[in-house]
Amino acid sequence: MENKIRILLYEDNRDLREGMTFLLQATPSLQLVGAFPDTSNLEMQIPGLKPDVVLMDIDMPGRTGIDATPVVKALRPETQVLMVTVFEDEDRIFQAIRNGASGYLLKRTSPTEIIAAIHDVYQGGSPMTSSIARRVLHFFQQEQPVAKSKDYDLSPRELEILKSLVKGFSYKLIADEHFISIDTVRSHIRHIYEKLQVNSKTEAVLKALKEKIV
Amino acid sequence: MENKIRILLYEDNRDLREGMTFLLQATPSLQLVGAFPDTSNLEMQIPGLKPDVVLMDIDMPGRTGIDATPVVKALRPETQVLMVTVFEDEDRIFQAIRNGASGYLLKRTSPTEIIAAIHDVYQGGSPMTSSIARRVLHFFQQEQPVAKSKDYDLSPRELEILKSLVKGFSYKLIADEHFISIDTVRSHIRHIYEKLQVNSKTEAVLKALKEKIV
DNA sequence: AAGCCAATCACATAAAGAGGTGAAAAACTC
DNA sequence: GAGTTTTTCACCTCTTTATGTGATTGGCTT
Repeated sequence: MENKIRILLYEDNRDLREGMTFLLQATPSLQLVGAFPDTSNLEMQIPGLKPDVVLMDIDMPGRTGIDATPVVKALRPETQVLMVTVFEDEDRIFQAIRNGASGYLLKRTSPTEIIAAIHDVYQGGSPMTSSIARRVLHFFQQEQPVAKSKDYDLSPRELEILKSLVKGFSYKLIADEHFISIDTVRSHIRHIYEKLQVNSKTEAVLKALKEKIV
Repeated sequence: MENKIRILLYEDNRDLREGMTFLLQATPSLQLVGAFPDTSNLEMQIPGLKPDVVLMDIDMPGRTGIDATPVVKALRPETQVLMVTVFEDEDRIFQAIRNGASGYLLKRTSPTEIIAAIHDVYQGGSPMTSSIARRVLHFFQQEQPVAKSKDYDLSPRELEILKSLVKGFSYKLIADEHFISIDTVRSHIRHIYEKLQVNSKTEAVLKALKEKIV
């Protein structure tokens, strides 16, 4: 392997940072290009050091790893961010992922596994422990059982009009959009209201959104 | 270990089913309680066989593994469903997870890993390959970068009024709700419209929802 | 063929909402 | 303590929406 994976490390705990530094430097396939206790110079370091993989702690003084992650992805989208942290709560996991992290390891992960995870994330995987994965899946499953949204029996045309309502259009705009008269729009909307059991535009829009009719 | 993990297998391909059957029976910590080529008798088998873990193929004649999964979870929520399949597309992965699957393995996974995954899922983990995990993360990341929602600088009172708008209330109702006159409501709403740069109730509500201002 | 429903349009009235202008008391800021 | 913002209210005008009633056309069903 001629090209080493370029690693950048952010970790505020000195012992951990030095331990990781040692581990990474001892691995021939990796090249540690920097190790810092905070992300205050992130905007310089990412473009300058061009890391392939950033190991990011979450709890750091100043900007947290959660907040730093989207900045990394904005500065250099091809850089993979691997969270390495002690936090196992769904909230932080979720935020990190939403912000662009590609993997999530716990600090108690063994050195061997950390090295493996780095290769993994570099090759397009998303390493995470199966307990983290379970928490991630949890998010999807939390969302309402999706049940089949009640069928309000809207006609195709009515559905189109409803979609336009949800775009925030006025009657006039909807009429123009569909090349029909305002009175026709009114007529459709009357029927929609009856079927949805509402009596204002806002209620119809809210119901359409909440029940995913559109 | 006195209690073996009870396994139920659904797999339409005969060779694969028999191969898996052999593998599972050869593992002392597991007890195979059934192996079927389709899910037509799912409603009888789940309550009858009380599996701890169901290995579920996706592509089966009749009801697919995707459709069978929520039925399993409904019949016996404590049963863990592990998808074992050849499909790696985000759509199927997503559907399986939404329907309650707790893990997702590819058929090319080694026997050792499959056995490990069964124990893993039984103990509350969510085994999946890191490439599957990457696809799962992808869903989260597709959603808008969340950035910090723009600050429209609404005053506390304006925010309350906006919340009422989002409940679908009329001016009159909002006035009653907050013990203020309709004219005051109008006044607040005018300011809200200015700040949000909209000019109708529906637009305000949509913007509030979309940008998570409320 | 008769009947039903979807889609179109019209006219009319009443209620709700949008926009202009002004203003006063209270709270907050500098 | 002077100036700004927030919250409250009023009145007036115009537009948009909501609702009633009715009617025509074309497609689908029985």
